[in-house]
Amino acid sequence: MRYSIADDLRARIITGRLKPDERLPSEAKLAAHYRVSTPTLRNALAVLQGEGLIEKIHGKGNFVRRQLHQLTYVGGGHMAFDREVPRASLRVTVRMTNTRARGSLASLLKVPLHSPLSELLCVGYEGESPHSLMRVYVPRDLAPITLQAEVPCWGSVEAALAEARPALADTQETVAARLPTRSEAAALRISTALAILAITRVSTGITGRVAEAAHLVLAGDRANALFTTLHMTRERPAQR
Amino acid sequence: MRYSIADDLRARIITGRLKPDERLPSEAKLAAHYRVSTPTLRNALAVLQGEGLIEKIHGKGNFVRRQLHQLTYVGGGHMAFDREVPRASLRVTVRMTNTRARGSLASLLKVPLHSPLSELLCVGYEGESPHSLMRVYVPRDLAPITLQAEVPCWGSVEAALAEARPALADTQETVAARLPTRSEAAALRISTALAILAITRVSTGITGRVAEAAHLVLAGDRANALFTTLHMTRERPAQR
DNA sequence: GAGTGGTCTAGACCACGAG
DNA sequence: TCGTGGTCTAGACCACTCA
Repeated sequence: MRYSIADDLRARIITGRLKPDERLPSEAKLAAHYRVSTPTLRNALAVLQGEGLIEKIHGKGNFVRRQLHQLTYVGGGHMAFDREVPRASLRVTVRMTNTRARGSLASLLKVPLHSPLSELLCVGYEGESPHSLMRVYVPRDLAPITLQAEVPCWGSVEAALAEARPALADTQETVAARLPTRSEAAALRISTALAILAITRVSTGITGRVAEAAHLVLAGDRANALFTTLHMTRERPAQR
Repeated sequence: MRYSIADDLRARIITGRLKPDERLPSEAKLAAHYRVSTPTLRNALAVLQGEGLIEKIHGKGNFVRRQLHQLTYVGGGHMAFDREVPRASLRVTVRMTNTRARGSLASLLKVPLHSPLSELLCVGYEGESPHSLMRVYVPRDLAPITLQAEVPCWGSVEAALAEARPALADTQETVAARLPTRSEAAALRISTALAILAITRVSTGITGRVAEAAHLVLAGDRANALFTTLHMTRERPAQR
């Protein structure tokens, strides 16, 4: 039952009979329309919410989610949009704090516990909707970074980081799929039932010292990651 | 309420008071114990199911999921286990069929629609539990592959493919996080609420022709993917 | 205060698994 | 057949939004 109702509503959304940002009828009315109880109808909406098709706003209603542009994270540390997106609608907020290496962070960065770090908390936006979270950690002695509180795009953040730190030799990225924590879901304004792409990135400088570690969180319905591996057929360097 | 019950049960599982493969008390008994209704208790169990901590088996009960070994997919096309896993417990079933390029597959492989392909459907197991699905597509004229129905590990599949096809120049991998389809969840024996890592891999041969495309699906709670990017500081080749 | 979604209750009925 | 989980009902009560 729940799935057939979800199927019907999904078809209405995909064919455009329900338009982006449009409010669905109230749950009580939808339940009456489909002749089911409210919990059953809510289960159907939960399916669509998990697919990222609708957004529930407490006290206001259920809304068709505007289909946003796909975001592609490119291995090595770049953020890109698939299609042409108005540059003006893109922005990134950056907040820098000083902190100290705790637990897993210390081992990622290969620094002693409690050594001083700079933490950059970055949130990427397209228009008003956040699409990505990034927390960057840099040993404080390596890079005296200063960044404005808001920059036009990810390129600015990447450039500022690249200038401040030593040249990089390689970057290792671990990619995982999971459900968001409650705070991640709130920050990205997505449902807790929507999968996210979690990327842990560790970059090593040419000196062999870890220059930077970063945690990225991307909403699964609008982001993917792209990695390119070159196969050296002639002389194979120690790639791992 | 649902979350506090989930927290309590989670603590019991993590601390080992509930052991792997152990059956939980019936939902009715748990509901009575926590003094909540059965739907509320079931919501709590759904939280744990989404975390991959329990497995529900209709007609039998709820079981603590055995914590299985972490699987790491290494960019470029290798499957690896983090820790030492008994080789004997690993196996891969392979089924080959002949098919034709349809829709997106044709554009991935850059072949005309309906051109003949070989399809390999591979399922990786650790013991009795499946951990990964892979569908590999190869233009039929490029690689007359023959594989047994069951091989000991992923290395055998990789080796057989590597022998049959021309040498590779590069591999592009697109990684996405999403919820599994019903059939993927059934094949991996995971909950439909557990995120999966979906990887689309396209390998180009040294001739410039696409040699292989593959779709991989890995359970989010036990798999991640690792990619390494080398930064060429001296002379930067056209890496993309 | 009216209308919306968020959560929970108590219980019915069905489907599956094992003896 | 019995005990299990799977799904749905009808309705209560609370929290949030907005006029």
